[in-house]
Amino acid sequence: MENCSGINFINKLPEREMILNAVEMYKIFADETRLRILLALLENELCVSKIVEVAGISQSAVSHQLRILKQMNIVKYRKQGKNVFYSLKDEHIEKIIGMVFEHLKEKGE
Amino acid sequence: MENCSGINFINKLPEREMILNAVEMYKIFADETRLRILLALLENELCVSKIVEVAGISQSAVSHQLRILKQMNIVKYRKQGKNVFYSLKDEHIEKIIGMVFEHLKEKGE
DNA sequence: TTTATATATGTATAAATGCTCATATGTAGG
DNA sequence: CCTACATATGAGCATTTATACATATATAAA
Repeated sequence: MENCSGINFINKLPEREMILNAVEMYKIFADETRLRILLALLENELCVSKIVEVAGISQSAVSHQLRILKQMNIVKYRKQGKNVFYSLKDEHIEKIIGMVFEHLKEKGE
Repeated sequence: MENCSGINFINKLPEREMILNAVEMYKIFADETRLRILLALLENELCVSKIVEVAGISQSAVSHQLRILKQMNIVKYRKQGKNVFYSLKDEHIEKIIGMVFEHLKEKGE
């Protein structure tokens, strides 16, 4: 390549590890089921069976996704009798979610 | 399920279509190559060969990803001689990207 | 202790996704 | 017109991922 621009500097990107962390973060939201779960948890703590209703998929699938969200440190849980209640672990999550929805609204879709 | 919480209302989620749009949006950023491309485009318009340098993958792979970004209305391009220059189509993108990086910084990682 | 309910987990499967390789298209220069 | 360079595209392949099904675990109640 003969250098397509007169300018010959390339912006330093963030460190690779940081980029990979960000990618992991976006991946969390990049799935309908997980996003539905997180949106539902935005306001209330919910037990698994409620989440199943909201997500509209099998209990098994929900549990699998909840595990992922636990591993990613996105949700926390507390047990109470036979139930397990999940809630968001971090208020930043709300902001990140909100951001994209704002964007979509402003685009008028 | 016998109703795990006393509260019996479930938050209305956004409409399904809106959720799906958001998922599509997050998917765009949920890939290292695409995110690197977008980060590189944050400040400069760049031609494909420059993007190849930054992204660190084959020209073919970059072109494929650029096509996706075009289809998703994230980037625009202009041709100039043999080169094609790509740039971000929308300043909201920057905000959405910035958001996650802020989050990661604040978590002290 | 037996049974029912809530949740978790292992496994297999199907679909989506991103890459490479080969090749096509387009443009400029000789 | 022919060649070289920049970019785009099609096909095939390998990996990832989300789900369902079956089953395990845990807790409560009978």
